[in-house]
Amino acid sequence: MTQRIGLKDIAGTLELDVSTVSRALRRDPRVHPETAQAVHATASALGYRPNAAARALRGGPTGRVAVLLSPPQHRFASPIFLELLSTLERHLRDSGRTLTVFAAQSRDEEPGIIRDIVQGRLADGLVLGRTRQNDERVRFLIENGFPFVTFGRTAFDGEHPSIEIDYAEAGRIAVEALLAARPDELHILSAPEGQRFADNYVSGALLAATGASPPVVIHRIELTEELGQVTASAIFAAARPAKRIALACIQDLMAFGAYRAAALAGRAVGRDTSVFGGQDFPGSEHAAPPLSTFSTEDARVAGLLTQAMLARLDTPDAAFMSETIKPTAVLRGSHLLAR
Amino acid sequence: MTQRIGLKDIAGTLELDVSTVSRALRRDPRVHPETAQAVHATASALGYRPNAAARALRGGPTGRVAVLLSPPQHRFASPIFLELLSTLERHLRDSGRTLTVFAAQSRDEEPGIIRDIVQGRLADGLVLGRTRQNDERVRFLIENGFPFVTFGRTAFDGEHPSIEIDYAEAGRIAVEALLAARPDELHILSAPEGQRFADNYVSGALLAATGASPPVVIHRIELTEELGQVTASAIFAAARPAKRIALACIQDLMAFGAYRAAALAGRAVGRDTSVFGGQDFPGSEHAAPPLSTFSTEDARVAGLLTQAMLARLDTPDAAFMSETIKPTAVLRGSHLLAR
DNA sequence: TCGCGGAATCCAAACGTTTGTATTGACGTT
DNA sequence: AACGTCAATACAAACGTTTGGATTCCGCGA
Repeated sequence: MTQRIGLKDIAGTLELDVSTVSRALRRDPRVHPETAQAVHATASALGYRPNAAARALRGGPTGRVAVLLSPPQHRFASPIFLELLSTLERHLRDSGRTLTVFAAQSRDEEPGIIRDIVQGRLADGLVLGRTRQNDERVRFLIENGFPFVTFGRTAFDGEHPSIEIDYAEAGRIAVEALLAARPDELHILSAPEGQRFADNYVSGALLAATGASPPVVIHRIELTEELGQVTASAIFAAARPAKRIALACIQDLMAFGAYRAAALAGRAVGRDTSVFGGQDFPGSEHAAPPLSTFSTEDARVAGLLTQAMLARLDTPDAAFMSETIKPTAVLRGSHLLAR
Repeated sequence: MTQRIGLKDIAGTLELDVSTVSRALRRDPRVHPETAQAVHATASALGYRPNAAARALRGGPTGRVAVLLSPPQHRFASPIFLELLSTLERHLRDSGRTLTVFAAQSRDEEPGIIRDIVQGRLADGLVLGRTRQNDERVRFLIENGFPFVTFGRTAFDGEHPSIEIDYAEAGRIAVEALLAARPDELHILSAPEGQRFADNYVSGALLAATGASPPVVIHRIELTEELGQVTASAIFAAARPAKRIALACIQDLMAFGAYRAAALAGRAVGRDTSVFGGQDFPGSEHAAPPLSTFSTEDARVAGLLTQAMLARLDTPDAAFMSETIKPTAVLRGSHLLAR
């Protein structure tokens, strides 16, 4: 069993005091360059790794960065999250830090978890998704001066770094594509109200639908295949069979549900029903018909979030990073209707 | 700024010593039942949360459990991993612990990361995926007496808990379904050699293919859509167009690649080409034709892994948990050939 | 009346860092 | 030669918890 090396061991071999060693390692100008040099040498020779617990206790950084997974992000495998976790972890490890994951099971749980993280010093920083316009979580973090980065903007923009996918643009892309086929009804299936990305999707979609458009209906549902199916079924049941129905789904999973509902209702996507998805899941290209969707460059988004978090931690005085990524249309055919 | 509550605060209001409070909270029989009662009351009234750093420093457990994501698990969103992370996190939090994620970027990185975890006391336990028969990582962990659970058995079975998906059964399911349509060639697309699940898949597939069978070819490739496509393209190019080709893919992503290759090669899945996938990705049901695959009850697997890890940590003397989950066939049509 | 056992509680040290302050010693100034 | 300055380092306290051992106080038996 290899013994753990501490400051004491370095100090022992060099006949110095731990405090000197500590300062040397943190590049305190008060230690003689030569001494510092020696300390660094023996530290790496002995394989010294700072004790995170002791640091945290003392009030220093914990060397940990937290990611809070919001429900139902964890119920399905949205392609971006493992990408984010992986990218973030790699860079954290490069800077001697560690990645901690928290997964709220419901929205109610989140404030408690965040309080624990902040007050319990469970991490030095936090990556927060699913923002709301007036996000209490964000307010709390700002009030407590806790470093964090959001995935999605908030009303507190300018007071924290954020990376956002332009969901208004996504809504526009979907609706424009769908309207080109001249449907009789347009339905927008978005996530529950209050969530920034979902609200933006709706407003972008509505904006694109203004003017000489068919009637538009907004549906706010959780992001699951199941609910996509249920909702689409209700839509189909309420319409005359001859009606040409267009569905703008904020996410491919929902669109898959709509596919299933269409099959059950004797409808056919591409003929009397058109569907637009979102996020470009792995199977969407091969769906029947191939699912039109938008794509969001997961790797780039993950990279930006990571960069924003590290910048926030390493150079606290720097300006807050803030980027918006535009989704790109992936037109595959499911947005079309037979003439 | 809410102040953090510590033992001191409880001790203060009750006019007790912190040590008594500490013992009371840990249900030490030495404290008077009445006192203990009062301590618990004020503790929850004040919202006391133990300081993990202090505990860890004291030499106790770190309160952290690590998950090591092996490449390329993180390059695509295999549905099971977020499920695992989420389930694990919930139970860890219930027991006052925290989840730490490590993501190796390549297999070479793994031993170093594991060494850090073990020797740096970065966690109390580890969940390890992608086992090999004679896994050096597992050997190292056993030698160092570090608690861990594997996803997939090893040659050291009996010396550590493990949860396994029966990939031999999965291979059997795929090949049996494919052979029923009497293809002229059978190809097995599995992950690189050495990985337990991939080897099991191949052996199960081969076993099911013994006897009056068409020629069988094994392909060992990484689990990506890209490589599935490349491999399938090569297979198609090498065969006469009239040949009826069956592809057993260990995972749906690969199968998607095969779909694409078939389209490019002027073949049609369900006519002259049959495909079987694995893991039942969200879009597979809606593929054209619907992808036959096997399904693995992600939630149950995640639950068992979690349970095994917690058992290992909380009751170190208990027998090691060891479970095998059988995949179930999901026959949707892509495994068929036109007569 | 004294001492003893035991229950309940308190005291103090320890974990590995960080950091404010004290100490040392060399050097330059007067 | 005495003194102040400054660089370099040492000392010690603190973070919140756990735990071995000391202390207090009670009732009881001798």
